[in-house]
Amino acid sequence: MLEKTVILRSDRILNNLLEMRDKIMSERIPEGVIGRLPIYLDFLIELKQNDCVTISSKRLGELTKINPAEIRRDLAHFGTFGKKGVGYNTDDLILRIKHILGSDESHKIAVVGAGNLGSAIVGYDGFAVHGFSVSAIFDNDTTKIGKKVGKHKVGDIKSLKKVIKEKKITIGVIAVPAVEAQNIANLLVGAGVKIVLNYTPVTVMVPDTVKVHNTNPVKELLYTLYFLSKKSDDKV
Amino acid sequence: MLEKTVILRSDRILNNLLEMRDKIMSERIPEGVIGRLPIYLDFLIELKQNDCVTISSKRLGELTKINPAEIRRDLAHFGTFGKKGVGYNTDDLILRIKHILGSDESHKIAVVGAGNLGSAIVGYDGFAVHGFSVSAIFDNDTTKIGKKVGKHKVGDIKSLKKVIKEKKITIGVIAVPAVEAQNIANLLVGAGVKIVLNYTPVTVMVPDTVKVHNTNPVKELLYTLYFLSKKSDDKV
DNA sequence: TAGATTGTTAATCGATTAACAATC
DNA sequence: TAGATTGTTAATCGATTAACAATC
Repeated sequence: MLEKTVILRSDRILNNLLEMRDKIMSERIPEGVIGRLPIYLDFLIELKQNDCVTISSKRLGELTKINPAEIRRDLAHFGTFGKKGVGYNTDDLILRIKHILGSDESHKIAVVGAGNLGSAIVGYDGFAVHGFSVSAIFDNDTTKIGKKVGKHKVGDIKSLKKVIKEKKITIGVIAVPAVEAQNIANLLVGAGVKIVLNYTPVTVMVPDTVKVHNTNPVKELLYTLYFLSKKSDDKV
Repeated sequence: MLEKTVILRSDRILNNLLEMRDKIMSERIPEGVIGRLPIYLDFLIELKQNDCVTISSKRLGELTKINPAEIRRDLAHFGTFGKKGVGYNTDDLILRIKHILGSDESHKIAVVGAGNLGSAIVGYDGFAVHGFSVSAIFDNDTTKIGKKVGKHKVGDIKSLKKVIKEKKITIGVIAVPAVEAQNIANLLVGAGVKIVLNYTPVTVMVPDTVKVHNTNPVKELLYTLYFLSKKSDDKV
């Protein structure tokens, strides 16, 4: 009788654990959630700088213009981070979100193209807060190779693979003329980067093992344009 | 009896018309639709360059990786553009989408900041296809004012308002150091631009009458980062 | 006519929000 | 204890997709 109870109880516990694991493993986090985490993070970092120790979903909702219930639900996907009646610890929540996104580790960036765009990216000061750092810059123009851009000397593109492997660089940025974009993408993928950020107006293709982000100011501009014309229509 | 019939009939027609107008006026187009139109447009322009006269939703779906039914539904929000059994006329569809987005008219851009970033934007050749053209560039640095960037001389920022009004420029691009971003945004809004594209890492605020797009490579990078770590988790 | 493909309806799927018990 | 705020359930809302009659 005792034995049976024990078995049943351990069974139940095991079942619970399995169910929980299944839930976490199987649960597809909506993409929207992942898109909002960086938004929360940005405001949380600002709040921390203003010595704000705890933050409620209500207040964060006012700042981000996102529904408080949505914020709580978003966070609850990843665990229970808050205290009922109190809110979230700013510091803790920053660490949690960074961990979820993977930006608690540092990530090295290689920039390809030492022209205006490449130089601008090297000088961009928004990367550091989130653990990204530009660690190398390359060009194929012999008049540029060896010159300094920021604190890095421009390397010969022929050394790209070697340097990326040595420095364990995981992110490659394409800042070359559009016609070269796909070639550079292939080069970066061959060198082993995991993320490609393409700033040229052409779409580049990479294997499934690599994530590519084709930035495109024009698509955003077209999107914005629509709502602008809509706005004047509404007044009719 | 005749009279009554006539009245009833005209009533029905009127009712139909009113209903139709209400439907069009009240129908909120989902934001996702507007986001996809520029994607369709990009591929359509490429197809046109390859002398493709008609395109089916099936084929466009393969190219864009978007469900064909979704494409048809998206387009149907704005009218009936296709021919059953045939597909869409490439040329016609391009014009339709451009008209919906408002990119069938040309739009002038002013770039503020003649540093690396500003110069890169002036040199960006992805704008022209969609009717955008950089029409002025400004800086407050006397060593830069008067020098040429692309085909435009760098203007004194003091002349910004005058030039923007004269040239009827509707889009302002912020490419200055982050600390100046909000000031420049205010300046641009004061000069009457309708869209502000902010390339600094700080978020700028504008009145509701103006659309602002705070570009942020870091948010995109964080987003991509998440799916990268997910990917390796999946293999477990 | 037979085949293809649209525009649209109905069914499904997923994401957002309101509401509230739990609890700090 | 009273007030506040979480985590979560249930209800709502909206978007995607499958299916098909209409028709080129």
